[in-house]
Amino acid sequence: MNIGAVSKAAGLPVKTVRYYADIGLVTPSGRSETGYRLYSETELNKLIFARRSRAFGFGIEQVRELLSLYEDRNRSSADVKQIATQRLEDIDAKMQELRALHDELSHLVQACRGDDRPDCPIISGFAKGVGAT
Amino acid sequence: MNIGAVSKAAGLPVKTVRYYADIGLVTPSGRSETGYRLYSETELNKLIFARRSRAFGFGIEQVRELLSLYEDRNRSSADVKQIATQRLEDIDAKMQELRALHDELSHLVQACRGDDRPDCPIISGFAKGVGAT
DNA sequence: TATAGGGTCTCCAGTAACTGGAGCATCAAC
DNA sequence: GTTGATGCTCCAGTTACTGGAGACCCTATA
Repeated sequence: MNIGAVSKAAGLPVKTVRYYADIGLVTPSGRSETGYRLYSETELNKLIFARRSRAFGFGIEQVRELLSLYEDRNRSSADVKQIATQRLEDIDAKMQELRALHDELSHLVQACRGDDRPDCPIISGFAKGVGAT
Repeated sequence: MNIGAVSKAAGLPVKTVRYYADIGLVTPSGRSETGYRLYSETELNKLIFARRSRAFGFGIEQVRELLSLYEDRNRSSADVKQIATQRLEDIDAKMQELRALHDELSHLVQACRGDDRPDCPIISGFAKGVGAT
């Protein structure tokens, strides 16, 4: 698989895949004789994982840590479990926020009558209390 | 409410709130005599909404559009409904991705025995097929 | 075999959305 | 009436890409 194919399969721009190779986040399994980056299934999976994690606000370094969890055979599994569990909590919090956003927007959609009368309501503010103390 | 309070309540750094004021995304309702930005409940809600939307990958300009939906009394409600519905679909897609990420990670957590034996599995790759064709 | 097109390479500059810091004003508390 | 936290502006730096130039490579068709 060269870069175009893996980029398509992972849902990431070619530029980004190249960038991830540059910073050593997901390095190609090899190079062709002519210098083309070559990717295998494993790297594809890492790229997909990276795309998802990035999409939800995890930074590159966090993604790097997460990916390393799958790799570092010297790390104790208690350690892995701890970090992954922590991130799972982050994800659960994000789920809630996403649901709140969904509700906010569907409230708007429902309140709109869908005709030409501009009677859509002002931002609801029922969202309070999630963002901070 | 001045910037510190609203920033805390919205869950955004002061710097970001100021930045949003600069680019006209969420402008303070006024200024104190001494030049302090002043925010009301409405702006607070917009900031919360903006934080959430940004956190899920909507760009500043999309957030601006979304916020304007609540504001532009001249826009037809059919129009509002259409845009908001579109974004709701984006959000549903994000939900799925988030769930996939959650599953991937909890698969890792479960497979880890939580002791000192490093027997955590390699990245699973059951994730295929969501990211792209 | 020539050539046209699309994909890939490196390198470098630019962008989006913040973020940090300097230098100075203001405010609340003691 | 000074001190510590908070605010202001302005400007430079950062993160994570993104676009473009110029050159190489690969497949297909003429």
